[in-house]
Amino acid sequence: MPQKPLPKKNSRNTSPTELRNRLIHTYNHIKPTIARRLEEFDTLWKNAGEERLFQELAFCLFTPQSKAEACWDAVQTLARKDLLLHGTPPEIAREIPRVRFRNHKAEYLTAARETFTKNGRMDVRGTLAPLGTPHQIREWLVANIKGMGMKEASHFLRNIGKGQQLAILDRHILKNLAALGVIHEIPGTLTKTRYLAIEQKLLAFAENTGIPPAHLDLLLWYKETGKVFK
DNA sequence: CAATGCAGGTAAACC
DNA sequence: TGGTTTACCTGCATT
Repeated sequence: MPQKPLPKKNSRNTSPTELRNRLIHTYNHIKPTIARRLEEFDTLWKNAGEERLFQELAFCLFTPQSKAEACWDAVQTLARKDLLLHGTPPEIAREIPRVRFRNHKAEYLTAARETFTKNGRMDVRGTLAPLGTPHQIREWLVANIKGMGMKEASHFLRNIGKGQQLAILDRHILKNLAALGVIHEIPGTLTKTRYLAIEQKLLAFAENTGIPPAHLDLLLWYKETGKVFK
């Protein structure tokens, strides 16, 4: 009789409490790495040049349904060829072969570039800073940057050091939140109303585990991929 | 090697 | 009118 393989460690019958304990345990040893990564994000808003900030925006526009590493490589390629700030949509699309929906995304990118250009120069800080709190900036991004929904706007803000109290709700995070009992089920469609409601639950979970929201995101991604990336 | 499933979502059209 | 459905489009792992 062939033996059935033993259930893997994070199978669906592991209790939320047990998963939570394991998560906290993992956090204990990965925390310094996460903290260092988040400090790099914070440094961007304080010190980075405008094109560097815009790179993060481009990255977040590319990410949906695509691999993060491939998207970051794509952004670097565009920057190197000076297409990030000056390329046309077809020129951009040609250079980012591993980015899904690249024709649309190339259009989104050039439109965003226009929106952030003031007096002929890129001005991400000058555009975002007067908008208020990160929550208010996020509202503005969702309303004004085509291609940015709640998830990617939050992701962008986190990556430039302004996402301390924002949740980045993608399918992996939602899956983990469900397994941890933070939410009862993964919503079929993530409307803005639901996004904000789940974000509140994530913030409460962060509060009572002592894992800051921004740490929690990188921690869950580390759990999924074994890496601390973006 | 061909078929299949699924990717760190969002905009636009539709009720 | 806030929620639901569909198009966008392709790399890559699995079978």
